[in-house]
Amino acid sequence: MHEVQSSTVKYEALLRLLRTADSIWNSSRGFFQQWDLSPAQFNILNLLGGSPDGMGQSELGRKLLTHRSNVTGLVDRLEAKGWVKRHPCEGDRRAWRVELTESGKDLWQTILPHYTAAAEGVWGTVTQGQARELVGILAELERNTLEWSAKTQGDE
Amino acid sequence: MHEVQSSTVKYEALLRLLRTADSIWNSSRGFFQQWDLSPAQFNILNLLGGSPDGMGQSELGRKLLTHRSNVTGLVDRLEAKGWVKRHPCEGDRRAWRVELTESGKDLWQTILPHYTAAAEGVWGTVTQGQARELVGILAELERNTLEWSAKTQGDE
DNA sequence: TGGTGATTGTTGACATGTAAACAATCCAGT
DNA sequence: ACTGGATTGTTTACATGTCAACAATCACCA
Repeated sequence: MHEVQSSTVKYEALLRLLRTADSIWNSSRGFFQQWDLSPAQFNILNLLGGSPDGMGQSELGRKLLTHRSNVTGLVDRLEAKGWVKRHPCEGDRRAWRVELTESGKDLWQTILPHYTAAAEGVWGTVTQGQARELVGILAELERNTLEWSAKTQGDE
Repeated sequence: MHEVQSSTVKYEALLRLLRTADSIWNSSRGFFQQWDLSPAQFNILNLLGGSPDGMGQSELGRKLLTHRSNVTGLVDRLEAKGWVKRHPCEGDRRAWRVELTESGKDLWQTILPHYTAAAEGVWGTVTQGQARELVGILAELERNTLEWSAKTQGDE
C-alpha cells in the first residue's frame, strides 16, 4: 500500500472541517433554543457583552463575517425581544451604537457559564495542547484562504 | 505567568473553528461563481458525481447535514439549469432518484481539478501529517457534539 | 467652500436554512 | 387484508445569508 495522494487527503480534510463546523453549529441551535435565541443572535449578544460601549452595525458584521445588511434584521429581532437597543452615535449621524439592555446583560451572564461548559464538553478527551495546535493550523488555513481569494477575485 | 484556564482556550478554539470554516465557505462562493454555482449547489453535484445510480433527496439531505425540505429547492434550481434530473424511483413511489445529466457530469469533471487544486492551496505549508491529525481531532469533536446533543435534546 | 470618494444603515430580490404539517406511500406485525 | 408507525417529498412560514442600489453623511483635499 503506497502513500495516499496528498491532494486527496487534504481535499477530504477540508470537507471534514466544514462538516464538523456545521455539526457543531447545528447542535448549538438546540442549545440556545432554551433561551429563545438562534446561534446567530447569541453571537451578537456575546460580542456586545464584551463591549461596554456598544458597537456599530457594520463593525458587528465585520466581526461576525456577515454582511451589514444581514445585521439590520438580526438587531431588529433582538431589539424587538428587548435584549438590545440602538442609540444614536455621537459624532456620526449615519450610524447607530448597538448596546445590550440591562436584561440583555443579565441574559448574557446567565448563558455564559452554560456555554463555556458545553464548549468544554465538546472537546472531550482532546487535550489543551492539541486544541492549541489546532488553532495554529486553523490560523494558517484562514490566512491562505484570504490570500488566495484576494488573488483570484480582488478585494471586493 | 500561570497556565491559562483550559476552558478559555477551548472556548476560543471552538469559536476559531467556526470562524475558519465560515471563512473558507465564504471564499468558496467566489470560486464557484465562475460556473454560476453556489457552494451548496456544488456540494450536491459533487455528491451525485460519485454516485452513478443517483440518490434520493432525503439521503442527499442527510449527507449534507441539511433538512430534506431544503433539498427540494436546491434540486429545483439545479434541474432548472439542466445539471440534474429527477427520475422516478423503482420500488418506491414516494421518492425520486436525483442524477446528474450528461452536461452535469461534464461540468463536475471540469470543476473537480480546479477544486482539488484550490483545496491544496488552502493548506499551504501545513503538512499532510498535520492534516491527518486535525481530521482525528475533528472526528472526536463531532462525536462529542452528537453525543451531547442527543443527551440534552433527544434524537428528534 | 466645494467637490469627490468612502462609509453607514436600509431596502428589495433572492438563495439557503430550519421547523411543522401534509398526503402518499412503505413496512412490519397481526 | 389491515392497522399503526415510519419515511418520502412538498409546502408554508420564517430566520439567516448574499448582493446591488440608495440616501445620508463623513472625510479629505483642492
